[in-house]
Amino acid sequence: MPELPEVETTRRGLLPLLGKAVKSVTIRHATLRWPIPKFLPETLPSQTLRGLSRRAKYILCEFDSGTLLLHLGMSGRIQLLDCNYPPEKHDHFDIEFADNQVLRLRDPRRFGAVLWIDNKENNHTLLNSLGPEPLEDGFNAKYLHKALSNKTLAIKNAIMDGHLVVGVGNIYASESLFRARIHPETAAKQLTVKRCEKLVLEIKSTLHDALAAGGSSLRDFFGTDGNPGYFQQEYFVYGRTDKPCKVCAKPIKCIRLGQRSTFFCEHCQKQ
DNA sequence: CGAATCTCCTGGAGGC
DNA sequence: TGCCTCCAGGAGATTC
Repeated sequence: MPELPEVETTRRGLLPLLGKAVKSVTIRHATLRWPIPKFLPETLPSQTLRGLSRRAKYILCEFDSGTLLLHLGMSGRIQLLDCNYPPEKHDHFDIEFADNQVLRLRDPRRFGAVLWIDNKENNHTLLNSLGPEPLEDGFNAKYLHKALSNKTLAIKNAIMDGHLVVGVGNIYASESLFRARIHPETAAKQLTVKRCEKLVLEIKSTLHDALAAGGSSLRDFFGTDGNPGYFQQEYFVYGRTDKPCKVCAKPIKCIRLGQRSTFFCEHCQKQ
């Protein structure tokens, strides 16, 4: 389940492709979250990859005439392989480069996306209304407190809303709230500036830690051995229902919040 | 407008 | 061993 650190790790793994020209594009299964544009196999060959950036969980591949947007959904994964490496069942999309390396997208559940933004458009509706990046300075206590001031929903749902802040998925939402000692059902508007400060800090450090762990598993992530190489981060609460809290040893609780499993410690986290 | 719910999809786990 | 049911989850679309 790629969250922001996995997406950023994926982006970094693609950097060796910078400056290379596309030889061919193969679409095997076009129906992801949205259809993969049919014209890509026509228009992308001979274009050079000029830039690789990230916004939220989108990877932006800048080519000569536009930008390819990649999203991994929840089961998506990108590998760099030799073009002779045979595609498997859920390998839906390939970009083969002039040096015979292929960027291959695998996505069993097909929640991911491959989209195209023409140079003539200077934005994309998907990117227009996104909140600040969690690791950048724009995401701070003052911003968060103001953004939450009129929200009655649970804080956990609030921080998972990409309009408020991007890149905080279900795992890191529970983890960050535990680290900040905030009960996930706390009404968003009730958080004091002080608690917003703590939450911002813990969201940043949780993501930062995961990113640091991701750097070391880069080779696995892009390996050809089928090992997804996701982080083997030790979680405080995520997936630890009934197991002892690592701080107070009382059992971790699991509830449904916004249709999502939510893990927390009743004793350590207060409303 | 905010908030809650629905939806896409497949693999894996658990029950019988 | 096989079939059924349930669950996981990002985030836009839909409904209230």
